Amino acid sequence: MAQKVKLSTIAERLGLSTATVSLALRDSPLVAEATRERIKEEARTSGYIYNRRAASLRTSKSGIVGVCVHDIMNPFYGEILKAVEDELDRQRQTFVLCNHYDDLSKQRSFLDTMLQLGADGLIMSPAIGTPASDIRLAEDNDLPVALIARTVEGSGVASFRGDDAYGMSLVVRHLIDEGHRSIALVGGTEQTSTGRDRAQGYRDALRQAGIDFRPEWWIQGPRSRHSGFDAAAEFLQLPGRPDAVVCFSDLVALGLMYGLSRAGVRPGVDIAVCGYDDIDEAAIAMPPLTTVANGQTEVGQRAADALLARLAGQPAEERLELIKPELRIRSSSVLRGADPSSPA
Amino acid sequence: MAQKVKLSTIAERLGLSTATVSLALRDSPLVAEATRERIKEEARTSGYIYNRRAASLRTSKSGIVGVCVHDIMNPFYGEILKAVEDELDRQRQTFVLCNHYDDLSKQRSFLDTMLQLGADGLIMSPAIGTPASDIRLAEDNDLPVALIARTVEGSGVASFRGDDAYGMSLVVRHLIDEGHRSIALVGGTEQTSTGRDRAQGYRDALRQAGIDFRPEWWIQGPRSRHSGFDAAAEFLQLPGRPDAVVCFSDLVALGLMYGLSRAGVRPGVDIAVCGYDDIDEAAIAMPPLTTVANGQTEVGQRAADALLARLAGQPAEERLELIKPELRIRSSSVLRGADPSSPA
DNA sequence: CTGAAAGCGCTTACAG
DNA sequence: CTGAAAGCGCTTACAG
Repeated sequence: MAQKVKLSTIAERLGLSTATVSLALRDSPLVAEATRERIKEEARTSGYIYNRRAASLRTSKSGIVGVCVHDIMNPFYGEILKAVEDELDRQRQTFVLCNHYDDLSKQRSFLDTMLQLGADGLIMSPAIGTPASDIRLAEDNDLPVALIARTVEGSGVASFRGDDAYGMSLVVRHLIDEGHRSIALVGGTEQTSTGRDRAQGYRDALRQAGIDFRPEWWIQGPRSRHSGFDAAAEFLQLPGRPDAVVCFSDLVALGLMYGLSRAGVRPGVDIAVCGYDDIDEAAIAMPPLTTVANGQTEVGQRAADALLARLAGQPAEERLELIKPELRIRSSSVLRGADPSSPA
Repeated sequence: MAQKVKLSTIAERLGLSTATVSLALRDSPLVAEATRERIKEEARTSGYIYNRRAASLRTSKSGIVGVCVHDIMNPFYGEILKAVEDELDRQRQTFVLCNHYDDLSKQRSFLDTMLQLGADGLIMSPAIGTPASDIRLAEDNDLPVALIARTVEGSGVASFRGDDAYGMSLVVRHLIDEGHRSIALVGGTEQTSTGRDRAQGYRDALRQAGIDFRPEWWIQGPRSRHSGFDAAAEFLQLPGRPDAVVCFSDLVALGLMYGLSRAGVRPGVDIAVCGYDDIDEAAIAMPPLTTVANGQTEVGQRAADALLARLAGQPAEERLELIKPELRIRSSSVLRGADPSSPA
């Protein structure tokens, strides 16, 4: 590679000062049109590369937004991130992604990295057990945070997520309306706000229908397709086997349906199955999966907008924005004696 | 937020120079043990945050590696990235992710960002139509590149991917061994090296078995679960409908199986279906999917290792490393008259 | 409309 | 083992 071209190289070649060149490249009206053109032309032909680190050191704006979630491979987060990405792109912010896999130290080290790089903001779905102090550390160091999907009490920042308790109560009520009285819950955990809220909605709906909650009918843990698949065996051995099951997420439901089919139990025929999230795959699954649309896109957009507002100077405020979920009834929950492969 | 603590703050408080503090924090043996301890203690209690931009401006090392692929949501890339992430984590490199969605300008703008941030290296699965000059631009500006999954001729850098032509010929031969003579190919495109190579393997295997390649039996395009689902309708109307189908990827195959089931055609019973990639889901799918393990983890590891070697000073070299794929036979391709829901 | 100069927060020879 | 000083490549008042 040839000699590196910097602002001063251009300035020298054109007989100008670096100040003028700097202003021109950022389209300042302070610089005469003709001068600006000469400068831009020179920058283009010389292969000049703007050094953002230097600029950022001076301005303490980096143009970087960090995004940290449990696992990007999970379509639930994927759909949120797509929305976040679109919003941030529009503001020409670079976004840096990280999976924490619910490992606090991994999340913490990402947080440190963002602090060290002088990121402008952070969007995160906090790992299980995230202390409010971690979030305040960021805020105290001029790194505004917006939370998605999960909440951390005492963090002092805004959170955006679906109304999980309400959404889950919708599905369970739907199953009750379909005539089911013995309904299991597969997946989730007490350790996340999402898990707690969804379980709460499940309990609420049962209670309202005068059905007792049976703790052994909540198979805790599964949160992925694979663990949903594995849970099928456990489910099939449940005492007084339930004739309906609602899952913590679509991924768990899809895995569970694979597992049940493998064991010869046909979802949508022998047993009613519901998911949660309404990921893209739910509608085309076999059978098409009844689920709850949880507004991932809206969550992503609102979180990104809120963060951008913070970057623009809006003060921090602890609040929770719940996006209203919607029930999507498909054939997995509406039992027929018919051939499961017939059109829905 | 209180006064910002920097190196000089610590130096002042302790009556030392910034040079000593800087060395101590990076564990230089030049600094006396006792001094080093005092310095680290002060850094800890004062909430000092290391400014990587400043350091990077001085050293021109950023500790950042950029990773750019078509779409992280695709489990195929997910598995590669997981391996890359593990390798880079070990070297304490921060990695910055980007989806290009095969949009050249999006990829180019990411490349510019990496250049501006002074990234240390780049791992990419180039977007369709990526000119070799884009990659040389990076290389010419001290940004070493390693390519995964796809190749760009004339780029002058190393590429890592599965041996797609060979792998595809394995599955097709397997179908032929199972007695099939009319085998369709669903998905992929001539525009990527992956698409071309997999189609080539399909053609090769047919030819070797003395079967004519019928262009109308290659349904080009689909590369996602959803488009695989949509392709089912098209497939079912193919002239002289084939009794076996091999797909560009597992995702396409899984979507196609949903679509076929929806239409009452049972994969693994009425028709043989194969995928490619052996993603995690393939083994638990219903029916379990015959596919080709394409060594995603190995691709990711080798690419990351090669990049790290480049960072350590190894010169660039245009070469292609092909990872040997392996056939994984499951029940989707072995037809039985039996109930498809019986154990595999 | 343009320029001279200071400074962002580090690291790195170079001295001692 | 520790310090004084220069410099990485920008931007930003401040002058003119």
